[in-house]
Amino acid sequence: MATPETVHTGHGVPGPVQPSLLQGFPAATRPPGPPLAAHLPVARVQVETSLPHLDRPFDYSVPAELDQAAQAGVRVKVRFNGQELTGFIIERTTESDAGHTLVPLQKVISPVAVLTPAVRDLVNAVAARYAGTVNDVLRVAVPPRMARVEKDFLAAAVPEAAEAQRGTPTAGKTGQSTPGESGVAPGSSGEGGWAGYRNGPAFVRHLQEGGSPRAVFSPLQGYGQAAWPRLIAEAVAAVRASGRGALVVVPDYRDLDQLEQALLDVLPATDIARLTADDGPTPRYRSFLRILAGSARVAIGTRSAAFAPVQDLGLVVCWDDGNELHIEQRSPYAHAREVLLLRADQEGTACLMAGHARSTELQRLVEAGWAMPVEAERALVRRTVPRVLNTADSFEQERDRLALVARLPGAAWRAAKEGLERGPVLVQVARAGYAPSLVCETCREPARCQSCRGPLAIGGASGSSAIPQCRWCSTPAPDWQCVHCSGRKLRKGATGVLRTAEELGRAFSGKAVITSSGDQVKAVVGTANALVVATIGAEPVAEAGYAAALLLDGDSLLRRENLRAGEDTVRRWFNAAALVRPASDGGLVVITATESVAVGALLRWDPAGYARRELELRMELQLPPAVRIASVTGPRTAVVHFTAAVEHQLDPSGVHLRTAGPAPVILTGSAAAQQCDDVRTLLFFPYGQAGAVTRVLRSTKAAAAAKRTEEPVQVRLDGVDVL
DNA sequence: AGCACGCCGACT
DNA sequence: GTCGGCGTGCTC
Repeated sequence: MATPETVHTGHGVPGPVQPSLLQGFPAATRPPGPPLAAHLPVARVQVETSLPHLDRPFDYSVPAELDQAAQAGVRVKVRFNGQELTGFIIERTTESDAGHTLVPLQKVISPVAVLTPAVRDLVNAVAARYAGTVNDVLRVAVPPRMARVEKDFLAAAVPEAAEAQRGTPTAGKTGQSTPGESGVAPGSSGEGGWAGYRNGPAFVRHLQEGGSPRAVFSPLQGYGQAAWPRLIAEAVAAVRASGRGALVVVPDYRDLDQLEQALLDVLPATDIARLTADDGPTPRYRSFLRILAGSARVAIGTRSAAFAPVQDLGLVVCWDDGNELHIEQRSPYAHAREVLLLRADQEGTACLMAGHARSTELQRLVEAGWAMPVEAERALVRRTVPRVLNTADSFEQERDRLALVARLPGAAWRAAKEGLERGPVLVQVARAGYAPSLVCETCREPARCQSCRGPLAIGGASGSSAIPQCRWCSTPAPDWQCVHCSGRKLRKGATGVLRTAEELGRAFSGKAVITSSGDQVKAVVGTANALVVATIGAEPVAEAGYAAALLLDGDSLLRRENLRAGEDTVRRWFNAAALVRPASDGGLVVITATESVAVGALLRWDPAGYARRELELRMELQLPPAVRIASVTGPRTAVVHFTAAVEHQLDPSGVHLRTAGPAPVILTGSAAAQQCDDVRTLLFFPYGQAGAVTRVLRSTKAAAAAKRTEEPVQVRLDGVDVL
């Protein structure tokens, strides 16, 4: 129990201690310090600290003069163990269980209640799901305050200012416009693009009538009037027509721009708010306030927008959930899809998970009966998608993409040549850059650096006569010798997009070549008959669709050492193929990968079938997403102790973990150059036991952080990229 | 993390 | 007899 003196130091008020306490009066009868709020004198505050064992609310007393401003959800400054820290008021209560006199709130940073009850619950659920801290999730969920923006916003909302001062930004329904006002043409526009999709029109109608249906949706097209942004916009308009708000999360800003354009056709601009870190902190906070106040009711953005405080949320949408950009790069690495699923569950909203391909996670939702599949009828597929050809043959066995590019397989060559007469032709390639990696000329194994095992390459700028260098540690390798066959001659391996473009430009002389990759990504290309060479994921949208597409490097994508290699490759193929015109319009996709299940899925345009089969395989192997996993990474002894502690705590509850490891961590990319002795243990557990497991993981992490006897370990849930 | 309290060696 | 080493433990 704290002494009266320590409680007093918390005030930050210099001067003598109140005599009543020195005389030993019970603290409860005469609390020291300023007079307190008469009603709900206790504020539960989530203090912003990065320490896992302090990741819970702490109680503070509410001075009378802060009573009005100190509403639930506002940012405050508090004294915490001698330091002044910021935090959020979680709620106001009448009593505290702290067991001693409370320190008063220091000040209210802003009267705007930026953390709404719904978002607070969501943040708690996400933290629990990922065994992370509430504070880590809060940092992602609530954008940093921009004082200037806030001032302008409160000034602009003069009629509502009084209410904002009381912590309720608006009366709640200000932004709720009738369908007529919002520009939604009910009925007619509602089902336009969705016709031809099984369950599609019903889904949209259900939204319009105020229902909360849940769908896994596989739209066919990535360009034009029937493209996915239109269909999502129609769903959003439908839910707006029911008076509710909507939230759409997309992987990157190019998707966001397309979506925004489509939404502007069905809703007034004032109803839409863009929430993305790319736009900068100021516009981001302005959009956030518009959503918070309810003056905009449709939030669109990248992953962190999943936490947007949309008023009366009726629909959450996630586009292309397989894209790894949906994974937050800060602890606890939450996936936007999972955040939205938790949210749909907690707020009882409708849910639309859409993508040209289907992830195994979404397949699981379909098979569990949680969501309804919305897929194109075969007739619509036939008249919408391009023809797909596979040219897997002896060319691939040469193991050299250069050979493929310089002497394209007959079918691919003809497709490109003929397509270029009718429009742009997309060439999808694997890697960016103009630094061709090197392989041994005799055995074709990649040439590796003798000091760090990194890949050797010839620097792009210095020309072909340059000495090969390691791409990770820059060690020159003038006397390279192959460790596999002792060969001494190098040759160029898989090449970058610029080189491919150059080769193709030569092959199709006279045609323009456009490249899109890395930091030179193009969002759209026109209708000109040009070759468009793009790295995977950087494919521009062609205004009137591509006449043809060549999907190269398929085999190297499929061969990646990753559980998701197949699923991810298929997703990228479908995303590219969806940009191509219908077969009836001459649209043709040529894929140069050896025959496999993945290629078959594209040939038959059957993303659902592929997901079904892939999930079945994961179930047999008991791998995610058939089960859930946690990875524990760090120094060997710390990992071993941590895992043992977790198993020990779970034992009484009858939860049995399947574990794998500890195994050394294999780092990729530039990080691999540095020394790393970390190991990783994987824990596998069924969904039904996930609550117990994450609870124990969290408490074990907190206990370890409090004790500080061991080096810290990183705990990560469902980080499927580690497999 | 900080910053307290707490129990054993070199100093006035 | 006091100052201070940093070993546990708590933070409303």
